[in-house]
Amino acid sequence: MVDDSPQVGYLLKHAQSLLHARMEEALKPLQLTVSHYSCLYRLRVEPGISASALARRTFVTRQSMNAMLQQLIDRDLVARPARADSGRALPTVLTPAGMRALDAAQVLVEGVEHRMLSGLTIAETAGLARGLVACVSALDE
Amino acid sequence: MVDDSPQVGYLLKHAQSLLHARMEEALKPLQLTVSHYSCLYRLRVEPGISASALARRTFVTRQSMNAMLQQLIDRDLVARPARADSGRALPTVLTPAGMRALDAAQVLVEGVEHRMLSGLTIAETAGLARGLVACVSALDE
DNA sequence: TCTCCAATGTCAGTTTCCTTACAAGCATCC
DNA sequence: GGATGCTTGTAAGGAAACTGACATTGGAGA
Repeated sequence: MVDDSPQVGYLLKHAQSLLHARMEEALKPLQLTVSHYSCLYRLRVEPGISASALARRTFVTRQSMNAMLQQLIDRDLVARPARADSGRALPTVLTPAGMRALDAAQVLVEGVEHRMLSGLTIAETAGLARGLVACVSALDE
Repeated sequence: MVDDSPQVGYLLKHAQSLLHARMEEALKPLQLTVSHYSCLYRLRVEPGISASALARRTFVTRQSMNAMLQQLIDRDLVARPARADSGRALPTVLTPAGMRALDAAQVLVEGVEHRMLSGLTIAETAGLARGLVACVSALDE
């Protein structure tokens, strides 16, 4: 009774690995990595978020996120005040150039996602999403 | 119409990230990483496989795989001949100690997978697997 | 009020993985 | 037979991530 469910974990890894690779290829013309895109995307959903919170949403450490933010700041895609008005968190936001870059990136990424889901019906896609949510909830403790 | 399907990619990443973290925690007592486990697991499925092929199955480069194999060889969990009988590929196999370590690891990993799928019915789990297979096929070009 | 605690930003060091590159072996095609 | 191409193994260098540690800041509780 060794081979039971371990396939789902492997499938998860396989799908995620391929998705990441395809996104990386798609974003290459924009000089953006998948991590960069995730960062920009999240900054539009939650403008003014702290780097630490942004790191949690993107599944990296705050150290890695700060290094990545520094790159994006150098490229004028993201802005962050030098000092906080209150507390220690520095609210981070997209610059106009960052919004434009994100818009361009989003088109490419949605193309990849659409391709990934092209073999599934609307109902099956919804079922896949629900299944993944259930996995996340169960593992999130 | 910006927010459409990008959630599935994010969910995929979220689930995979949590699964990886939980597996890492579970395997820590055995002094094994998830990469180590994937390697051992695959070696039991395909004994005598080459390091390059093993790398492809595990979604890393062959350089990374060779580095990891060296660790496992040093710990006597894996064995590989110094020279190939034919061709250049060196057939890699599990040692008895490697099989025992894999057996112990498998119990822990299956516990994590079971937990991940605990909120889903048998039918829903099968549907999730089918959905992931469709994603892999569509992205595999 | 004072103390403790959690969260944030940051620095330093290490690990892991990838990219680039090259040599070796086998198969295929001319 | 000889050239070409594909796969494999290996080495060197760099990029990106993590872990551990510390100071700062605001809030919670005694």
